[in-house]
Amino acid sequence: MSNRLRVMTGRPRDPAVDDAIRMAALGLITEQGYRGMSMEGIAARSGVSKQAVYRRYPGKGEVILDVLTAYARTRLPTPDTGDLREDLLALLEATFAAQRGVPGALNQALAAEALQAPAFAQRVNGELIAARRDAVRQILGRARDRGEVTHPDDEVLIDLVFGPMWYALLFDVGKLTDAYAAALTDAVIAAATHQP
Amino acid sequence: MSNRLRVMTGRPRDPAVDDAIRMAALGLITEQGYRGMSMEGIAARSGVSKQAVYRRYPGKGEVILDVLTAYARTRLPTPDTGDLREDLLALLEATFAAQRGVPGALNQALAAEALQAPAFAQRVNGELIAARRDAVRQILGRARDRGEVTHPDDEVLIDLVFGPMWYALLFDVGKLTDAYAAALTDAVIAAATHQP
Amino acid sequence: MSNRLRVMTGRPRDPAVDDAIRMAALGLITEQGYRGMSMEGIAARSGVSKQAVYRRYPGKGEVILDVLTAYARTRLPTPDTGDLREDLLALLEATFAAQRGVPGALNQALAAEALQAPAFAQRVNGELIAARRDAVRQILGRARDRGEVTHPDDEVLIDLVFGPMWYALLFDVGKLTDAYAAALTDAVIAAATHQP
Amino acid sequence: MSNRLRVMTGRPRDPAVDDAIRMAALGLITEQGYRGMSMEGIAARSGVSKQAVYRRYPGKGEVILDVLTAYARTRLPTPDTGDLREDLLALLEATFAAQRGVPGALNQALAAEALQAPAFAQRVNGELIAARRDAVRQILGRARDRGEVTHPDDEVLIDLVFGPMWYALLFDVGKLTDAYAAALTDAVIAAATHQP
DNA sequence: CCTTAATCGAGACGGTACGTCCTGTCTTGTT
DNA sequence: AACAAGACAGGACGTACCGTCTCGATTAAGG
Repeated sequence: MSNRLRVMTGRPRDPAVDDAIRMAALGLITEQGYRGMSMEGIAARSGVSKQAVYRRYPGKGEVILDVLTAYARTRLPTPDTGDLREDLLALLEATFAAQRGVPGALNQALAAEALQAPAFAQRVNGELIAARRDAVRQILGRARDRGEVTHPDDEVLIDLVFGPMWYALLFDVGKLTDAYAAALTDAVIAAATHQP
Repeated sequence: MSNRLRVMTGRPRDPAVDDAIRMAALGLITEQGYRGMSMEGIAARSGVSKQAVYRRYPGKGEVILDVLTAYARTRLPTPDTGDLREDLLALLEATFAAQRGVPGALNQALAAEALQAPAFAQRVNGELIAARRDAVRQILGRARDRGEVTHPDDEVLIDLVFGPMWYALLFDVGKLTDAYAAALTDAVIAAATHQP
Repeated sequence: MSNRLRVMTGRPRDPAVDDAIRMAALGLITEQGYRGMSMEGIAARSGVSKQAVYRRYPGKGEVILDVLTAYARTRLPTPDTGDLREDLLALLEATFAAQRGVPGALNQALAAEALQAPAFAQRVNGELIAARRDAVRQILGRARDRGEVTHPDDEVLIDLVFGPMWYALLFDVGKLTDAYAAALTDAVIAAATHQP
Repeated sequence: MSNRLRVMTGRPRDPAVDDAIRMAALGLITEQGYRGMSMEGIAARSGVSKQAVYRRYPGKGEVILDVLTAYARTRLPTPDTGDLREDLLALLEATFAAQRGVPGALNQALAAEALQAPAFAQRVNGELIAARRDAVRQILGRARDRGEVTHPDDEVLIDLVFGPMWYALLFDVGKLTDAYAAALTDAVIAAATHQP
């Protein structure tokens, strides 16, 4: 039968190439920022051909997205302590701590790319942003079940959680400290519990 | 005093050129987005030489910043109704309404540029962002004088006001409606007035 | 041996591009002169990217040199009639005839470039001028063997042959006729055979 | 009467500006060659406005021509010793000696300019080249009167005198020595006196 | 063993934009 | 008028990436 599922044939992709690309991209972004990260540069730095890069990713955005995903694969804890404040605080502290490091630079690059390609922005929304929002939504959901949350709309509360972070990333202000995480936690809880 | 102001000499700049540049830039951004806005394109569209553009602006970012400033010069009302909710709601509705139009595209372009040049991000912070934050700070200050605000830190509250907006601009979600302005207003007020 | 020839790799250059560049350059020089010949113009006229041009030639001079070389590849006859006068006359008539046509314009462009870049002047000397001088040197050598030439220094005689030609090309005087070739031949022979 | 000769009115030209321009041009050419000599650069180096330069000269070529003329104003001896060889030798030695110095660089610049603007080449021909040729023509004329010259055409002989010099200037070879002047003198005399 | 097919490094290719330099003209206020 | 200063349109420079394309050389799996 010719209608079979296309069987993988030919030379298989070299996983070492995958790694080299990701490492080169990561290096460029962290050292030189989004401006210094070019497909050309990634290929040169990794000793890989441009074709090998384009075979894997349609553009810069996808590279960043992949690197970020690979980088944060094991992370993303959804704390469940039975206390809304504690849960939120843990999540925010972990998230903000990350933004102070490499993932912060990656998120900035991601945003830069998203702003230049609406279609890519949608992809990021679906694959990355949605997952992060889910984490908060679960925390809020459990608190709501316990009767702690009275605010009718989770989405607004989630915006309160992540909005300030992107704001800070955008204009490169170093405000994403633990103290700020605490202050923001309090603000979100106030909004969640004292709704008229 | 030897530190006198540099005396104007030579042929004065042609204001018509200023306008042509701003209009061309505005047109390109609104029609084609940040990607479609190039120094080259601005010069071509405005019928101005590249030199004339570079004489005025060191880069794309400064053009956007100037266009945005010129565009919003007369706006920026700081409502003072004697009621915190009304003041905040008016500001947020006006701000969000703008983001649904041309200034939204300009802000996106501004963000794209800021993400690629930290130094430029600082300039934007000082010249544009600070002014917007001041408007909110005044509203909060008056409410605080009236005893309505108990939250100790204005800055966090201001982050709550603008964070979600940039978040929405970044990933191109069309949530900046009047209803959203109302919901956000309530959330900010809750945080401002119900601090433990 | 480690000094092996660099192995050819990557996509090979497209000979059609080579031709397109040469033809465009030739067209521009003959139609508009050296002033009208720009790297930009060559790329535009040939429908080739600027990179493709710069990949092949570091500057305008090399383009001209290559075009001239390609143009005159098959020419360059070294007449050997057994008679000094006849040999010289044939060479000078052929050479001057060429200067009245396309190679004249090319030589003028070459000179313009050489005058602006001493390093390039040296290259031209080695690759082009030397070959032309060799042709005359052979003619003189044979005549010397026959005892016709008494002048001790070929180089001076060769200068007499080509000097006036460049002089004419420089100031665009149309004196490079067959009659002039004859007169110059006589002068050179007089110098070659009547040395005190 | 309105048909009077236009009377010079307004502020007179500042001779110091004339000098500054010439000195700046001279400096640029000798230090950086024709490539490094721009109208812009002359104005900057002389502390004069571009307008002041363009008021005096329509283009680079005229500046060079003027500088060269001013530089060589007092020179140009036409030796008259009663002996053809001595006259020619004196002229050639003086001329070649000059080409080894600043006038050599100026002549090269002049040639570069002439090659790019045929109209300018004609001017140079009429104002500068013609004068130099006249000097030789006089020497030859006197010798012809004394019966020493049998060659029917002075112009060819003059070409023999100056052709090799331009040839040498073109390709930047340092052959314009006193010895070369002597050799060339002999060659010219041979051509002038042994015509079949 | 030997095709088949996808991979690999290398680098050419048409484009587009960058930011700079120079040309020749013009427009100010000052001398 | 001439002058210093400098704006202006235009054009070319040489470089950097983009995303696509051709090469020859590997590298498996399937016949």
